[in-house]
Amino acid sequence: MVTLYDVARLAGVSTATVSRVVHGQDGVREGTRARVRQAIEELGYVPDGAAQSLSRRRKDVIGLVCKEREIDDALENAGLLYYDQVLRGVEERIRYHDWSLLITFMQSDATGQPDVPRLDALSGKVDGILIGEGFVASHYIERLAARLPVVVIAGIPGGQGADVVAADNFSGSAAIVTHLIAEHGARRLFHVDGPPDAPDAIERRLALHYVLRSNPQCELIGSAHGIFSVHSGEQAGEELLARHGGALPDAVVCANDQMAIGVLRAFAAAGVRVPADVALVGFDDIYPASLFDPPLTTVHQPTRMLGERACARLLDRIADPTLRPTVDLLPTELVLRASCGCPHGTATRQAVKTLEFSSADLAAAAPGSRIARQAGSRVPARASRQPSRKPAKA
Amino acid sequence: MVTLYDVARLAGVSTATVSRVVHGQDGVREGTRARVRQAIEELGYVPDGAAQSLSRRRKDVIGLVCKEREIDDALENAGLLYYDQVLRGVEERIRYHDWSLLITFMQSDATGQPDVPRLDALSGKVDGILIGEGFVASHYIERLAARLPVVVIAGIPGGQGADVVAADNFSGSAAIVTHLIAEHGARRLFHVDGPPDAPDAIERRLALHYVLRSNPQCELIGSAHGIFSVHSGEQAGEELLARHGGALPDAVVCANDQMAIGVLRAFAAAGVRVPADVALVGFDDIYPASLFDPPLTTVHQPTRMLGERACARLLDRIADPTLRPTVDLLPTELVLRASCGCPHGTATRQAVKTLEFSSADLAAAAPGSRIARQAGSRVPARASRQPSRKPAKA
DNA sequence: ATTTCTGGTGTAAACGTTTACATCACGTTT
DNA sequence: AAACGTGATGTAAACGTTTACACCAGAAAT
Repeated sequence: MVTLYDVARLAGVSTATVSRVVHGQDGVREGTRARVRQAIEELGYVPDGAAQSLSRRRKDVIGLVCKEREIDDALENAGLLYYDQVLRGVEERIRYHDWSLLITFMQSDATGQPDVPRLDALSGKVDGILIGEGFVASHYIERLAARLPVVVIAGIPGGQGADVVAADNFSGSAAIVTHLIAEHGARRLFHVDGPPDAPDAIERRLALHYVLRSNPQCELIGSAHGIFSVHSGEQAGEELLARHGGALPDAVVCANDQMAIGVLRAFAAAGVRVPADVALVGFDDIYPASLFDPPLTTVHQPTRMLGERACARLLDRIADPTLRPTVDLLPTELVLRASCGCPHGTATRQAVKTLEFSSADLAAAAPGSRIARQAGSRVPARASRQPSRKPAKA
Repeated sequence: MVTLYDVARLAGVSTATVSRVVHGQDGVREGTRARVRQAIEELGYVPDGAAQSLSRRRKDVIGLVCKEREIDDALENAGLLYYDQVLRGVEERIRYHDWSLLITFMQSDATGQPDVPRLDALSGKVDGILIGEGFVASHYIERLAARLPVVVIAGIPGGQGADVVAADNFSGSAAIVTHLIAEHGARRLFHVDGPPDAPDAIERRLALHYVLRSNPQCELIGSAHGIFSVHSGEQAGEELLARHGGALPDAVVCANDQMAIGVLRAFAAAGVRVPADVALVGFDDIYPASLFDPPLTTVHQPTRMLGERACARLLDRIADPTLRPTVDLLPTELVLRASCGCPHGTATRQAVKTLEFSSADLAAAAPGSRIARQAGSRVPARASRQPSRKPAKA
């Protein structure tokens, strides 16, 4: 390994001078600089990152912890694009700052018990951590957050130590349900819900109920819980047909696109036409949503932006550790395709305005729920972009 | 920051003892061990990765350099899944070994001029590098390879310093063309080729010609070059219709799935039916290939395996730097769906056998081509799995 | 009672940078 | 001529680990 000493010896200077040249600092005579450059080139010297980190007390690396999926079905795998997009958002930010990104995939464990040794090891190699929601128990996130800045992506505004950047599921869900009611005259709704305590499912569910509450002329004729998979959506669709086949609902609201696609399959098998017989909407705007027949009306998640914002926030926290953790809700978009009854071939996107509402509203919508308890900490998506100052670089 | 010294002080022992406890080495009395554990827990101590790396002369990190894509069209983005899959393969290997993965995205620059400072910085932070093909000029890869182990994914067996792990494009392409000829009686073919000098396009093109050469009853009635995008495929399809609309070919062979989808669109617009009027095949088996009407017959790339193998090889090279660089060609799979004329709804997969052939064959197929020149270095995919020994862990 | 072993523990020197501070040569000012 | 900048360079002490080696107490062998 070629070290600073080797370069210094060859150029006939001290290591301090070599270091100065490497970092383009001035106060080195032109001739000396040239000699050092020459030596560096000749030896192919590259500074050792570990030694730099140790000396600078800064690693210039952030960690990203993603959830590992096991499912091998192609459609389920479309969900891969989620972290993939987040990743690109993160990387975009990071590159601009000359930092690096350390990636770790973690088993999604139902108990929320993470692989503690691996997380610990990660935390020793980075200056801050970005972590996806839903597979690391929050008390462990707290433990991490006590040691270094942590930003939870798509998380619940839960603990005290970590920042949260999430999509505004509530407003998005409210918007799509409102669209069905206001634009397509839906009155009788069926809900294909997600798992009872999945954070995303909770927010979307609450919004549905919130909108129904404000529209007394409407009625929820039934609901089924799925697990966000196509198959579970298909089952939900069959269940719906068995129970309400005689009098179909006006619209079926699904907690995500995969389940909506499952419902679509069940309907197709039973000869039920979408949207002629019943309207159908999903959530997330996964890539293939636009490819089905009919193309799926859904709510677009700002995945890439999620990554960007989370990363920007993390870098800010690292630069100034005294910053208090915040919650940042990013706006979603309503993507109107044909499955809701909008004209075919005219996909349009509408920005979703963030709903402001009181703790009382939320408590009424879902008394005792986690989100109601946290309504106080809920902050509107900030249009204001906080100037993410470039950390002073050596 | 909590250091080893803090723990040692609190536990009333030396740093050496703490280190021993941290790494579970024996030769520490049970009582002492307990005291140290207690102190670690109390202080929330986590070893500093930078200091460990420096001391051990090993970072336990490998770098992955991916090509950054700019295109925002959803379908083009399906290609994202490519690196995404590779990434998961890599991560799977790495996790097992307790290493970490440092990711970097690089602009795809036509000139192949990489962001040298960023690559250099990366090389100082890792023990080895995995790099995607096609956006870093090979002489620069050589420069990296002189410093540390480098494995090129999907690369050309080019330089002397770096290992190569790639899909066996040649055999895959030969297999799909042979399928069209042998199973569906195709005689008159049209080729929608990729960019003239893209490595993948070259291999696939050579295989097409190789097969035609062995089937004199067949004829290439024309070809068009695209740039691997849907749009360019659409143009190629229109061109085909303009020139050969009166006497359609039996089959259209596309250099990738995106272009095949473009051709499909052009055909649909002109009322040409696939596969009734003409057979159509792609390459890569991108995720949405199965969703089109008709579902696309194509060649599956072992993307995840590519990542796994590349990573395994890199770890081996790191463990034993005296190893000579190798070329590893992974087998592809033929995915028969309906677009080639196979019965609808019965997607089948067939392993593609690696073709063995001589330099003379290749030279004949494409005299003077890069691949012909390198035929000598072409090695068959090894069924033998080299025992990727777990590096001795402290 | 000495010697020899052995297991437990401590000491201190790396590892390759960065950087505050010291030094020095050489002009400028008085 | 002495004192004083000033700009270029060197010195050496961190940074937080790991680990070869030294040391020491007590048990076992003589």
